[in-house]
Amino acid sequence: MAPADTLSRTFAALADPTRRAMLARLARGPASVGELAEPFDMSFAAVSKHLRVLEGARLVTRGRDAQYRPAMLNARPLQDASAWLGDYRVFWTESFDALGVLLDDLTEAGPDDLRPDDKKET
Amino acid sequence: MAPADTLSRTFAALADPTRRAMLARLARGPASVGELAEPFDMSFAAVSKHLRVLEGARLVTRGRDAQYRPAMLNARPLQDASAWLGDYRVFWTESFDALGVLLDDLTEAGPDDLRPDDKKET
DNA sequence: TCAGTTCAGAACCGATCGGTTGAATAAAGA
DNA sequence: TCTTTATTCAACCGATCGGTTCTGAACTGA
Repeated sequence: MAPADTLSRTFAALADPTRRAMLARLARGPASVGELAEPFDMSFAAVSKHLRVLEGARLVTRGRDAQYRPAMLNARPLQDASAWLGDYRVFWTESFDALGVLLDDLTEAGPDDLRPDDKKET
Repeated sequence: MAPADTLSRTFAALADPTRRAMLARLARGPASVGELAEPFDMSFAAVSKHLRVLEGARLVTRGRDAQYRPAMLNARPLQDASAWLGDYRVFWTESFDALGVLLDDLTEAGPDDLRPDDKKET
């Protein structure tokens, strides 16, 4: 029912401010559902659902401590996401402006020029 | 209708393999919708919609060249996303294993121990 | 002017999402 | 055993998502 690839699930899990806040909380140490729910005007069940999304993305692992089911951060998927983004790092450093010039050229050129190969190195 | 914060929109836009593939294509230079659609078994309209999502996340900007509306990568939001992930970098380096030990402790401790402070430095 | 190409807009569809409520489960403690 | 606490499950809701098809607009070129 959720055949999405790992990276998609990671990004999808991060695409919600509530879940990001929960991760931020977990960065300070494990927490129970109640603790995680505390800052939010939201039912426990809703928090539990968010937690299950994070779990599905392997971003948190759960334990068991009496009635509590403490959640703990697992940053591995964040590393993978960061690595993916890293491939684009070059675009917000040197070549960024060069690429802008590229589009300017393009908007008054023909479609044959749509792929002008990388002239990044200048 | 889409009051989501910037980071959420960025991650949401990245949470789809089709859109990530489109960004990868755009990393090699601007492209028309037709060019972007070519690798996918999908209607132009669908690709156009994906493009609009990327546009909404400020990940691509559009130009105009005759009938063509070339799309071009804008990596700025990727930089912001990368910066957000960067805050967690520490969790997949030194302290990662220490944190694992932490949870082991926790699963047989009381909820009062749920926040055991960082013992990252071995 | 007319036809062809490229693209976007609108309406629609089933599936998923983020939330609710209310009942069920699991463990602790009296 | 019975109650309390912590959490999940199940059903439901409206909104959004990813895709379709059909229609129309923008632009080129004969």
